[in-house]
Amino acid sequence: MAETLKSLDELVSLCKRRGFIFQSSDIYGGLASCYDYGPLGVELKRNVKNAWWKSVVQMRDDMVGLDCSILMHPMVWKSSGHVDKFADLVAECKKCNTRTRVDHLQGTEGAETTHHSHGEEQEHTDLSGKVCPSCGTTGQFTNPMPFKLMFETQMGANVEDSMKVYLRPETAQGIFANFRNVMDSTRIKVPFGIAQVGKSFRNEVTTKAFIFRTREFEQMEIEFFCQPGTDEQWWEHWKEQRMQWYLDLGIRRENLKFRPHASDELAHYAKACVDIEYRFPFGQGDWQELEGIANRTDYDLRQHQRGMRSVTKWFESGRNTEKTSLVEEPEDWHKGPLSFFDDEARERYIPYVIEPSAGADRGTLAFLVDAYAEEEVRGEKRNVLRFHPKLAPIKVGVFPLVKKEGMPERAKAIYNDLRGYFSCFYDEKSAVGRRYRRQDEAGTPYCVTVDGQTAEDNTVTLRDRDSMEQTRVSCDKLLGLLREKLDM
RNA sequence: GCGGGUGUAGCUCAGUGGUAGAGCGUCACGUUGCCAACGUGAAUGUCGUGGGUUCGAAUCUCAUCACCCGCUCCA
Repeated sequence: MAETLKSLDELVSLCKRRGFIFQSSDIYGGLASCYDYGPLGVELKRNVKNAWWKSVVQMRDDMVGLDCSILMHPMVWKSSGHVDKFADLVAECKKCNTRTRVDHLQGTEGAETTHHSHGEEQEHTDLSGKVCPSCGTTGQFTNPMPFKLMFETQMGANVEDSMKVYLRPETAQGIFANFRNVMDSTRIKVPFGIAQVGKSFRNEVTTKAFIFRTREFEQMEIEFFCQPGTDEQWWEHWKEQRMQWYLDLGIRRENLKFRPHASDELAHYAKACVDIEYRFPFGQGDWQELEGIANRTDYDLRQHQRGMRSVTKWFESGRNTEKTSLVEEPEDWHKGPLSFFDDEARERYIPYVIEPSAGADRGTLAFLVDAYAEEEVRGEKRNVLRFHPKLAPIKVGVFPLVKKEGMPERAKAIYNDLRGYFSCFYDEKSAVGRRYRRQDEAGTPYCVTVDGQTAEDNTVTLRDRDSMEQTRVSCDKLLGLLREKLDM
């Protein structure tokens, strides 16, 4: 009987052995939390991203795509709240060496809360009355130290002129910053959404479990703009759509679930949020987030309207983003530059935003984990990755049964024909059974084998990865049949 | 960041102070006629990295890096 994955180690080993995923900078001993996608991995991950794009952009009338730069104007991150919220102060308890965010510490006397402000004076906050949530000791803290969750770099080669900029911690803000541009250039109308795939960077406190939580990661994000009041129904719509996407690509239903966020868990901008979780085989079979679907309300667009009007202040502060504060929102904010005039409703408003935000690396890992199976065939162990054909790095393996009697030539001709339509792999080395098993471990759904009979009647065998059954197929019908089976 | 564990060939691992090994995989040749076949041969090691102890270190020791498990953290 087929067995699924018990620990991540087996998968990590397979990923390295077969060229899916390598540790970054491996020859230098590795760099924490960074991973590289090898020849098979890059195909798999690209297939995941392409399947997402097809589902949310290509097949929909109400979606368009975008690809923003990773570096943006620093004020983008002031407006979004990341400059403040992503620079928390942390203090370490000298007793138990546990680090805790200063604004999470509770005092013994009174509940005087430390407010978010990030001047140097913060670092001398009196923590003598605070209690360590870990060991209960009072007042044994180090001085608060800033914990920068955004990656910083500088723009400009000349030190004098260079400016501090951030690597984006989410792709979402690039979408909000381009809301106007997309509206003005596409004739699209609310309700509509913008999709983007791209790298983001966060200095996570702890990284975790292979490519699950890394500091450099790739997101697949949608910001869907809708009329206030319709947001809840669109949130439901995307919940269902996104769950169905994972199911359609072959993830087992019992390994997927929704997890609604409790109200005290919601981000400052969110009205509602639900995670799509997958049961990963790390921890104790832990459920972990693949994607979050949040109702961001009109928070972001309103904040950017404030930010747009604060640029002069920023310049006057000497381009010091942390010391710039946003101007107040005017009375008529709903008519601002990022508002939308709804012809049908005859009103102007700031759209509400539903954000389905998925991790491309997490998704790829989930597809790998869910596809993994070990089974016994004739007393031998068979490792197979049962990828959905759309995700399989290689769609078709093409072999000559043996390396003689013109079989390699015929097989190569078929290979050269098929590779124009989908990624194929030609192999003539060692016994054919071994070649089948090699393709099983790469997750290749079909293998085509040229044999002695091919020369007589122009037929080949088509072997199915999952059933291991073979059928004879005429070469003339091969391409059509494969396109049908692979749905490509 | 804390505690525990691990690090030796591409992978899995043996080797506990004295000449670096096995299985699998890879490659070549032969054989082979549909599911990890067989024979012969071959290649592949900064023993994670750097210091120390020692006549001699994969082995002892210190530091460091990376990974795993558990805390902690996770707008």
